[in-house]
Amino acid sequence: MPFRSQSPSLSLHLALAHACEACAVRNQALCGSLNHDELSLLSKISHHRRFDAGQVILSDDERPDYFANIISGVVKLTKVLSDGRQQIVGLQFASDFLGRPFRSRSPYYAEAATDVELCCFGSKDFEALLKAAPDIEHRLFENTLCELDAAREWMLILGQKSAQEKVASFMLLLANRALLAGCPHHPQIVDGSVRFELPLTRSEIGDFLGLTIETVSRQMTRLKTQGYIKLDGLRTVIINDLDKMSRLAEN
Amino acid sequence: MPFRSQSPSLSLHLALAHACEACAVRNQALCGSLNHDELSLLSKISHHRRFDAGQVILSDDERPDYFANIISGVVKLTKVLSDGRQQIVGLQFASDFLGRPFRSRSPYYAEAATDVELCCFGSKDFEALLKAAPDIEHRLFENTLCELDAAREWMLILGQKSAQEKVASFMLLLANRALLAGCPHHPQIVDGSVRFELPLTRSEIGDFLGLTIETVSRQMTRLKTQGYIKLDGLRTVIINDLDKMSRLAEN
DNA sequence: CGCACATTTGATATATGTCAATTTAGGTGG
DNA sequence: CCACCTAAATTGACATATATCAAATGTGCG
Repeated sequence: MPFRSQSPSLSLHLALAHACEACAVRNQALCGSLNHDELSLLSKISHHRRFDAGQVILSDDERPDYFANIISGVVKLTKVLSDGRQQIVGLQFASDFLGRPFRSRSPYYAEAATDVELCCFGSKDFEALLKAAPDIEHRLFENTLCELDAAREWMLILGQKSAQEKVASFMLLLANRALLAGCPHHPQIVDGSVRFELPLTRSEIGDFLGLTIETVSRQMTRLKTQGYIKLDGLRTVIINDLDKMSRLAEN
Repeated sequence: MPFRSQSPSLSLHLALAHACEACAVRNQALCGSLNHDELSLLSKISHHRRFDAGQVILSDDERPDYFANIISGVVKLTKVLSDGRQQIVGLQFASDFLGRPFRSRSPYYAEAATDVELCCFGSKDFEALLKAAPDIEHRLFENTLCELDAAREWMLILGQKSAQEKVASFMLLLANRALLAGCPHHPQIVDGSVRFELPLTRSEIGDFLGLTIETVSRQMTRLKTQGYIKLDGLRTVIINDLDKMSRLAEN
């Protein structure tokens, strides 16, 4: 059982009646549709938690006792076969929702890919909240529909694309995330080039794309050689030309 | 633009105030949570449609003007790449819901895999219904969560499993469907063996599994040779031992 | 019964996996 | 601040599962 440190700001958080109102991800997250009173309620039932990279947040064999919004960091959802093969079936970023409502066991693992900060709600409180604020359930529903679209998009990538196209598609996924997350007033596209961090190791990228670590590595050097990307250290990627990259990925 | 024949029972259907109450798939479908009055409302806004195998039901480039429940038949959801590669991202059966709420364009094609009968609702009527009957939205939400689970399960299969495991997994998927659809009072498992129809051609199975038609065919003869299945004609499969098959598929 | 199409089977090519050895990155302690 | 140390990533040689191309067979419909 991993140790789960409380956020240092927890007491402050509870002291402020409406701390949720100041939350960094509020306008994108579930609670974005709530009014002042509802936020007050939410502040009371939520608390922050931190997880270090690599820690398991939800296990597929235990009944989860909380739901959460991601405040910062990246969470990977994984499924494993009995012989150890594993597939990343979703990547969740800041403001995304975590947990499987209406089911006693999670159908997958959730694991911190980077250091992660969560805003957690106890299962019971959260279910009560869903009833009290139908807006939230609706928002969660729209959310889920988008995740379903994303999962199906990924099925296309897993089933039909070549290794190079897969890696290119993955880079574009992260580039889009970085652009969405970035402040719109500070353009991050300069001459069609974007810079971002890889939240996953090569091995994890392989687990996401249905490839081995070696194939991922080879495709990355190929993308570099062919002038599609530049690397700055192991984790920082610059896509030189988004359009060219998109064409390569068959998007 | 394919011709869409109206169900011959349409006029009868509308004449009966509560035809939905007698619907064959009602207790499993969306409308299962509705009361007498709500069903009456539903009967008024729904109508049946038939599609022959191969016809496109929803296109990813046009705004869909209706949602539907499947009364009978199998519908495949597909995504295509510009060069023609295509991936089946979902299979929908009797009682399943069809359509993508809250989005003006469908992110995929829906195509009749077999002859199909639908119970359709105009978009506007349906959206109004969602507001009038929150139960329906909730039910649709639970539905969507299950589809998301299924999509992620399929990502595991696409990304990690061998060709043989993929084909075996597909057979098990259909076997489970057949068992669920069948009357529980007439056991369809005899000595652990199940019989069912393939709703897809070999080529479509390939599009589902991320394999070529030849590989699908070879794996099927291999399953036959190894005693996992028997074939009766091209479309009827008998799984000899469900447990053994499950172990092969790594389920 | 014969035709058209789907499926199977065969021979070969190739992308990706596997196994093994190096290299590199980046954190740690002196 | 530098040198070491470990884990991660890269590179290389080779193996193999699946794709590709081509031909033969089978199925079910008219």
